[in-house]
Parts: sequence; C-alpha cells; structure tokens
Amino acid sequence: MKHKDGNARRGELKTPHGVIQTPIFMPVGTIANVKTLTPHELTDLKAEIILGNTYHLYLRPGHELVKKAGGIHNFMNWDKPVLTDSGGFQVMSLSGLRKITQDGVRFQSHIDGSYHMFTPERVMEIQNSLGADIIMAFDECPPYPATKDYVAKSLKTTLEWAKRCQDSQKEPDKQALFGIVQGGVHEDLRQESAEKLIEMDFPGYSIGGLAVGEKKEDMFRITEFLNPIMPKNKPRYLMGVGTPSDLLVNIGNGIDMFDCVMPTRNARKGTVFTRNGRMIIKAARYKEDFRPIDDECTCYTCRNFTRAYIRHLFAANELLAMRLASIHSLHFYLELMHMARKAIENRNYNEFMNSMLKKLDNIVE
RNA sequence: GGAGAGGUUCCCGAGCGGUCAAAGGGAACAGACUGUAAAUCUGUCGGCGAAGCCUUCGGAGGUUCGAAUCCUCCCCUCUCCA
Repeated sequence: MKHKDGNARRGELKTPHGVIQTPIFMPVGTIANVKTLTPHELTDLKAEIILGNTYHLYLRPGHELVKKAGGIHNFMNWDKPVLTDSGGFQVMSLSGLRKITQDGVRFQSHIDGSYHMFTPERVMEIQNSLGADIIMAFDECPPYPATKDYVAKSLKTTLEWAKRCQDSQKEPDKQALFGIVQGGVHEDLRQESAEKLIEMDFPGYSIGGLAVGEKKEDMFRITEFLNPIMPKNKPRYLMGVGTPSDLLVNIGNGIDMFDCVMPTRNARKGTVFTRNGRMIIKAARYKEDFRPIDDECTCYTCRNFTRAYIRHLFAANELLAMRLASIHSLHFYLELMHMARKAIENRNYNEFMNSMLKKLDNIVE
C-alpha cells in the first residue's frame, strides 16, 4: 500500500503478468472475453486486469483445452493479469441446477443438462489449468434473503472449503489464492469468517455475498465493519460490486478491487454510465440529440459518435450499439477509478467522493 | 366480362351473434439489470382519473334484446379464367 486517505487505500498489486494499481475495477470476461470487445480495445481503455469464470470455462471450452492453448492469457490473447472466479457465484445463480453437500456441489450444466461435481480440490485443479494470476477459493454464496442459520451453516462450509482449496493448491507462487469472506449482513458472522480466513493466511481476501439483493446500507455497513478487521497489507476484493457510487463508497471503506457485469451488461441493453448519472441511451428523448454521450468524456465513442446515432443503432438492433456503449461505460468505470486513485494520493478522497455521489445515481434526462 | 377471396385497433393478423376495446406477433414507449444461463426480462400500448362510461372492426342502411360477426346496396383490393 502506497497511500492512505481516511480508510481509502491506494496500492499496487504484483502479479506474474504485471502490476496493477488499486483501487481498481476489473471488467468481467466470464467466458474468456469481455463481451463485444477485443483485447486491443480493452488495452486502449486502460483495463489492467479482467475476470474469467471457472464454471463457465470448465463447461465450455473445457479447462483442459484452455491449458492446451497455453492458459487463458494465450488462449484469448490477453497478456495482462487475469482473475478467475471459482464458480461459487454460480452455486447461487444456478440454484435450480445444483445440490450442495459437505463435499462439494453437484451441478447440472445450464448448457446441456449434464451432471458435474465441483469440489474445492477440483476447482483448484481447474483454475490451475486456466492459469489466472489470481484465483478464488470455492465458496458458497448464500442467496438473499436467507435465514441467519443458513448463512452460518453455509459459512462453515465455505471455511472448510477454503482450507481444502489452500491445501490442494498446485502453484501458490504463480497464482494468488484469495479466501472469500461470507456471512451475509450479519456482523458477527462476517467477523468469524474474516478471522478464520486470516488465520489461514491468504495473500488476499475477497468479500462475497454482497450486492445480492440486500439494502445498500447493509452492504456499506458490512464493508465498513470489516475494514479494521482485514489485514492492512493485503488486497481486499469486493466481489460483484457494483454501481459507480457503490465503488466510491466502498473505496471509502477500504476496498481495493471490484468487478461487476453492470457496465458491460447494461451497455448491451441500452444504458450507459456517465459522471452525471445513468443515461438510458436507447430512450426516445435522444432521437435528435446530436451531442456525444458526455461532452467531456475522452473515450472513442464520445469522441466520434452522437447520442442520436447510438440510439438509432440500438433501435435498429445493431451490434455496434452494444460495442460503442460498452466502450463508453467501461471507460467511465476505469476513469472513475483513476480519479479515485488520484484523489487518495492528493488526500482529498472524501471531498471527491461526495461531489461525485451527488450525481452518480441520477438518471440523466 | 366470368369465377372466387378479402377489407379488423400504428403494421401484420386471429375472431365469425353475447364471455370483444377485440387473441398472437411486430413496431413504438417506459423501465429493470451488481463474483454474466442475459443483444435478456418486465410493464404500457382507443379515449375518460377508478367501478363504469364513451368511440372503434371499409361506407350506408337493415335484422336482433344484443352485431366485428347475419342480410341488402355501395366503394376498394387481390387471385384465377376469358
């Protein structure tokens, strides 16, 4: 960690494929691509690290194939760091297709219905084949709402699995394994989870199971609560979060890393993010609006295309609409992180955050 | 000229005596989306604040307690034969 401003942290994280600057946003590239974009475009956007997903890549094209291709970096032609999620999230999101036991999770493929077994050991083996720089322990991400009993039980399973992941990890020197703190919205459970993981001494810690439907204030309360508990010299990754304002508030609570499908998914569906709030660019109100999405934005989309044109592309169902919108929104997220890092270095993070928060949650008319 | 089919709410198209302001698509409009089963999903889509009422199924008449649906005439499309 290089700087601190309040609880906000400014740091660097070394990986085999380069150093990344934190706080950082990691675009999601579930199946070894950030949807609609090329690695070249991601590089232009100054993306430093992207995500892949164990469950999805295991099912298709298969981790063995990715290994044969020389690992995920080679396979997708991305030479910067990659983080793979363990499939723990799919335990929740594909809840209709799986059964959890103490040993692991029996899944039914969402693609062809075939049965598969994920154990912590298996997930470590798959992530080793994929070859990401940062890998996640296999966890169970409890849904929301869930009873406290359920969350507590699930937490125990996740802790056991974390140990098994650690014990079965093949190349700890090449892949940093993060343990995942669970515990829902309950501070005592979060504390127990964090402390036991810290005892196991992971190179980094993830916070999972947030932004799954609970109130924002609960999410912020939990990250604020965890801040003093988490080791100061290790990265903290808040999984799956979030909106631009979520990122800023959580940076203020000591989070270093984020990933979220929101900028890319929403972009594909016609909503982009700007410093003035969300803009539903497919809306009729932009039909004859010949300004860029954001006249101060320096992204490729804003430098070259108007709202009216992008709206037209959405109306016509053109693929370019999704690409241009994704480029803009990712640029905005990454630029927002850049500004946050600068603000921490300049020790005016709170001021920066508060001025941004005033607008970010608006819908731009 | 002869034989036949048809004109339905923005478009296509179902309905063929009451349960029809009228199925289903499309378009349009509004919105949701947080470790991606997502170029997906939800809602609105004749008018009036609601119960309800009003106007609407090519046009004009008629039959009927009641018509988009039945009858008559008219206008217009399309197909086939001469």
